[in-house]
Amino acid sequence: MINKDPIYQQLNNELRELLSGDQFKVGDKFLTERTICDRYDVSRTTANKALSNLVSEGLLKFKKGVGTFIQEKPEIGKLHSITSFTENTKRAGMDPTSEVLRFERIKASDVDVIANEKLQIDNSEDLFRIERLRKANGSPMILEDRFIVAKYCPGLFEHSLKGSLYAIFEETYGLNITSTDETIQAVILDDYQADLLGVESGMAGFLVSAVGYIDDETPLWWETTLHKPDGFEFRCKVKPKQNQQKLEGRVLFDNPNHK
Amino acid sequence: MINKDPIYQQLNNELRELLSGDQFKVGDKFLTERTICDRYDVSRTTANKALSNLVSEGLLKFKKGVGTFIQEKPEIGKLHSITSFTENTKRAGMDPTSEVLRFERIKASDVDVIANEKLQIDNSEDLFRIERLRKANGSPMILEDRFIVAKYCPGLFEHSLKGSLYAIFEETYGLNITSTDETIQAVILDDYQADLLGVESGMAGFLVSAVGYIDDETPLWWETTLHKPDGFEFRCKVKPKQNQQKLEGRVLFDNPNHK
DNA sequence: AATTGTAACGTGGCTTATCCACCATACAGT
DNA sequence: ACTGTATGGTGGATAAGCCACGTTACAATT
Repeated sequence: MINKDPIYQQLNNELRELLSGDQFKVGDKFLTERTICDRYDVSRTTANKALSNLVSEGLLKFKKGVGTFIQEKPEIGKLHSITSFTENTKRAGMDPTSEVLRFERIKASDVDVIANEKLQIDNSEDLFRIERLRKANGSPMILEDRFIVAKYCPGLFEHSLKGSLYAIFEETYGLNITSTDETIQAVILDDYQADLLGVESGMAGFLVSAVGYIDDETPLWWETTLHKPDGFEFRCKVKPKQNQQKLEGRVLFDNPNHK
Repeated sequence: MINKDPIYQQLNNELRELLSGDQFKVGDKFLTERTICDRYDVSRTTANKALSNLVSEGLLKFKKGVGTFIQEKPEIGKLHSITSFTENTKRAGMDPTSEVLRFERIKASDVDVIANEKLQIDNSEDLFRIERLRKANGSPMILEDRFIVAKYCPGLFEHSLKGSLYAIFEETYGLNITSTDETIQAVILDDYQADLLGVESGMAGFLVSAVGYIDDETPLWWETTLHKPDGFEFRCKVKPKQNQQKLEGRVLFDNPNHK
């Protein structure tokens, strides 16, 4: 199938993917305009245009007479503001595991009205419900609960859910995940939650609720993730003059900062 | 003084400012390449390059044969992920006020070591400390505490602090504010905080700590803002394929969502 | 008067060519 | 070993030309 996007936008995407791979790291010199001309068979003007787009996104920095340098690695495919639990835990030298507390097919009429609102469905729809407790070295860190519109992925029960749920959506069902919309709240854990996360009742943790969309506006899933108190924080860097924000939520393992 | 940035980057900035003003709204048709050529005396290639940068930032959308349309208004000058309390409160039809609890000049040796770490100063430095309680219609919503490195704005005591502190930094002292770096935590309010915010002890609220920088890497201020429980939330929209995130923290006045 | 078709114009897309200024490197001369 | 200069590689900017797409205006037909 012929891609109808302009060539420079296709080039943008290819360059972002190249950037996000293992071949380059921050500080490295990236491809030059002329190298891109040769490799992708485009004009210098088109190559420069694509590169300058990545410069304005804050990923690259032009140095005239020297080259193009990597300022920041893009995180293509990163669906949430929260860094992947699995990769973050491994990076901390710990073993990430998941305990599936619940995996069932239910009717929309059986769940909270808020889930149906978020998913824009009526009571007759079927949903999958998946509840998991995420652990690092056996210690509970995150309690997550997810409702997925069953009609978009009918055979989901046949999957083990060991790997990435999103990879299953995209690769097995061909779903085009386009965005997520998260709400972040500070809440007090109730007894059930505190018990599962192995903390005392009454502590404060982050509750992140999110809708995931396919094809721009169609809700596919609704999830809530509750983080262990003192086990999580958000960092946000804002550059007002470049209209740039970068938010990162990450699990904390040794509680370096106490208030 | 001559601006040494490339012409297309200066043009980027001017177009972002034009976009963020009152002249255009989302959905409107923006300037064409050829209009920009005429108005700013640049080549078509340079005009197209600048526009395509704003397209890749998600602000504009090109439609070949039709024109260039506004997809999103930039928020230039917005220093934090949090929407301005003053404008948010007014937008909700309420009256925003501030009670200054403390405004004093102190030695760095007299404050928590963490403030000195964040500000990268030693104990002999002078700081201004400003503590305020922000209210909507008289009801406390935010408790904020700020330390400012005195040497960059020596006469700060002479200002009323009724207006924007950041406007004073930039207009009166000529400081070049370049970024902020925030940490967001979920905390339990202590008795002092709960009392000031008019809630019971033991409730969960957001604690946002931030360093503000001038000239890229020099810390100017360190602040902590504690939000009234149930009186605040963050929303974040993520588009993984375009490497885009949009975070907005906002004060809630009528607690529409309860967990 | 309504409909249809076509030409013209305005829009962004892309290429080629040229020349520029900046920076790093290599080499020659001292 | 140091300095100066030439060269090559880098991004910056412009001009010109042509393309495809979409809209609009106008003429022809019914």
